Amino acid sequence: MSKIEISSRFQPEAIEDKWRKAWEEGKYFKANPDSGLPVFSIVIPPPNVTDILHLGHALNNTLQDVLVRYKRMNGFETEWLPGYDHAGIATQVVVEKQLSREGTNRHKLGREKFLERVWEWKERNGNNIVNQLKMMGCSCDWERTRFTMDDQLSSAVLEVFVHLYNKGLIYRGKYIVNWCPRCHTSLSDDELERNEKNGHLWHIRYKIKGSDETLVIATTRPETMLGDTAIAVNPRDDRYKRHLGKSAILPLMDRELPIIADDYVDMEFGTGALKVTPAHDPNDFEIGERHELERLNILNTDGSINENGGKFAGLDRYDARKKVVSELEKKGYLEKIEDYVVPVSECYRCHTEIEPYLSEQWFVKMSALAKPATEAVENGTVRFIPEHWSKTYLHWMYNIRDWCISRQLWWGHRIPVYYCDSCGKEIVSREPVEKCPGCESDSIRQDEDVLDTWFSSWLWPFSTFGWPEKTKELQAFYPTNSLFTANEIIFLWVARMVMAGYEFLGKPPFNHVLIHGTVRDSKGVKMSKSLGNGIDPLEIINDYGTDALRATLLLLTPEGQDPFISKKSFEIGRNFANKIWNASRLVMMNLDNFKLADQGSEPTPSEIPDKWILSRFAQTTKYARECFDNFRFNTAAKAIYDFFWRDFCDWYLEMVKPRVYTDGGGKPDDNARFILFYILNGSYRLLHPYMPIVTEELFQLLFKAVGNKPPKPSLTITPWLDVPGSFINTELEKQMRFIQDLVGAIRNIRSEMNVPPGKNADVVIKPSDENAAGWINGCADYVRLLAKVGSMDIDENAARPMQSATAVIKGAEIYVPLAGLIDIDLEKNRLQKEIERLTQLLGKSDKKLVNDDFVKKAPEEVINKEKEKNQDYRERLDKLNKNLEEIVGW
RNA sequence: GGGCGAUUAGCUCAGUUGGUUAGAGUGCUUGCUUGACAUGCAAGAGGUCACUGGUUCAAUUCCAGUAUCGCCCA
Repeated sequence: MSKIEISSRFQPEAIEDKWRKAWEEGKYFKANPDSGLPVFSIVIPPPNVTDILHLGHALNNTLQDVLVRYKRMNGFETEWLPGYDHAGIATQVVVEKQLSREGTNRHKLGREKFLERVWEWKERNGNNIVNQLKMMGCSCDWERTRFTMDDQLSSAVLEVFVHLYNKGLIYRGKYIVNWCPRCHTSLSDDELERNEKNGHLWHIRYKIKGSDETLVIATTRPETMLGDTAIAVNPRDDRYKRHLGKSAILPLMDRELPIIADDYVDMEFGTGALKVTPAHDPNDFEIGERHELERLNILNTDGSINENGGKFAGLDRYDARKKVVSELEKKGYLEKIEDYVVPVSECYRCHTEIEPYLSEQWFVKMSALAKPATEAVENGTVRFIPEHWSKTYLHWMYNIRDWCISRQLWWGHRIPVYYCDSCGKEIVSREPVEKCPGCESDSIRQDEDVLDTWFSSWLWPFSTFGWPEKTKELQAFYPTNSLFTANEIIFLWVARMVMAGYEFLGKPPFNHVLIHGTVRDSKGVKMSKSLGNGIDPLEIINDYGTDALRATLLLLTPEGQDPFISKKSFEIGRNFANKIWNASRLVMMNLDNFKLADQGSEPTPSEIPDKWILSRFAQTTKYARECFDNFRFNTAAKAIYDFFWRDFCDWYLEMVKPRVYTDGGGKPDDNARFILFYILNGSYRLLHPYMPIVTEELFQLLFKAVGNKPPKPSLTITPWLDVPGSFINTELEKQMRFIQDLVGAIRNIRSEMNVPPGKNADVVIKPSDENAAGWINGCADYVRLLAKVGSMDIDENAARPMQSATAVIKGAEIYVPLAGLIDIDLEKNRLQKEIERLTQLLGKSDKKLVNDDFVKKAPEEVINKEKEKNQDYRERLDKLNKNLEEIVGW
């Protein structure tokens, strides 16, 4: 209706905040468990409360948002539950660092005061990551944001612990854990950073008891010999068979060590003899279990040698190594020292080398829990996408080990086990215990440790909806539909959630697990904070816009592969957003006095380009739906991108321009204008899951331009268009492809023959049959327009004008007369090149058709197609050769 | 050592059940301020689909092996 001012560049910063706010205020993302609509629900993989948004989050959450928005726009009651976890170690370390700057530490503060500080920190920073997700345009149900330490989620954790304990699935035992001597806590395997370091292999001589023989053992950690309790060799190793059953004497300590046989020992490594230190190496621990060896702990919790280390007691582990080595050398026990690259594991927070350390820990027995979760994947109840990740999952499940759930931290869910100091009773309780139920004593103390953070996140798909209460949210939204995550946490998180789902609700927590790639930099290196090769999504949002960030990630992330991304990559998305903006601008600038008769109606195409673009549009919409329903977001993104840019902008808009320009005084074609409106209106909806902000803005502007109210206040809740399948016309699409080839051929001649861009070219077209002639005639005006043609002669019997450049395409010959302008050598080259290309194709085709087996065995359809191709190549070659011969006459 | 992937244009990647003139984006070359967009338009150059075998009338596509790279687990 009214003319709209619209800038010639898309400026995301001008509109992004407006829409983020409008969506939140409109509560469009709040799901109603009572609506009765079909439900689509997912839970966010909770980021750490200490996290700041990185590209991995950006990819993960964009993927979720794309599906969630698609579902929301297609009639589902859509719940996407956001939240974050308490990240035990990470958070504790952050606060400890703060304390250390203040010249204090948590021990001085005490547990209670320390936890107050952590909560303070959480109150100040807990919303950071959530706000960043909002920046990205995520359409989460913000009012249901959850935190693993919320009261309700904590009660779920207690419930689960008590349930498993009473079922006999939780036990306490000695175990080798990864111990950080600086943080004074155990670390799970995923909390380690594995590296390699230049070190040595020390060859140490052990005397055999009651003999003059010695046995040489190679080790990378000589100081641990203080805790040796055996020597092991491979039972098949002939070199050592005669020593089996004897004892060796531990140098420096003069302890007797049994010489035992164990399959674990690698005959190739070192000398083939292994010193066994059950208390300080996980493999040795297992050997110790098998042979009932003593576990001799030689370390204090700070990494120094304890009283079991004899005269080395009190030394730091590294000093002890030096001292041990020098003593060995002095006393002649050291055979040799080799250079050797040793694997080291560091604490991911403080980069202190971890120590395998024997301690009392709490465990969950996994085998029973694993059973239904294994079957769920085996029988397809839970499906991985791509499918091959189920192998990784199952491999782990088949070899599952018990889960060490205790952490020597203060921040987290404290283990609900109480000990009575009077009678020694162990009490497990949901409520705090003050009096021993056994002896009535009040000298009760709670276990000092807290639970692994994963012990709360494995409950995430249901604890967030109110479990163990039977809430209506739980009823409506559990099980969730899909889970989106990266492959690194298939064991740590995905598998455990499936187990918890079966154990506590009898149902798997989701049906589909979409595993997406890991974002890498342009060299293929995983992005990480410590390497500093990360890209800050907020910086991208700032420089290129939210839609550019999202669209680029989705266009560049192949399904199931890792995307390689540099900052420059985001130009793809920015340019696309600008293209959408400008195509819209062109249309809206030409909608003066256009009235929308009826919002719900479809256009009735009359002209060929109209029918064509609607056919393309219908195909694209249909294909996009198929892709979305099969998690093929990258494919869908590319299909929509191609439709919008190539079909709509490059071809349709160019063809339709003269019909809608009003400046020349002519009356605009309202049929064309309705089609433009219709395609934009539908395209915004197709694109909205990927680029929510720019499409929302344009959607609103478009309806304003025609003086109407949009069907819904926001595009976020506007359904996709059902483009009628009747628009699909493959025959017409073929016809248009022919016209596009024709235009391309003329443009090619113009360009190669240096016809000035502003000048119209005269063209003679010789269609090869009536059919082709009809098509060309039907589109003559468009060919003229697109290829900048002056006079155009379409004649099945046309003779080639003198001195014309030529092109031969399937269905037509094209002559562009260039008397006096033509460069004969150039033209010869052009023709020869094309002749060469077609000759090659024809050769290949001939070979096939001559082959008896092919003709006998290939399906008829394939043979016919080949024959047709062969015929076409042959005809075109004839024409090209004739044209080449004629040039000689000029 | 075990497992899982990858190898297609200079770069980043598509290529759905074997038959396409092997595509896109980006970079490069050339020409264009054409009344939406130079974040653009048009044209062009550029590939023995890692290598070796096998299955097949037909292999970038299926199978095996080799090489290189990556990830996970030990």
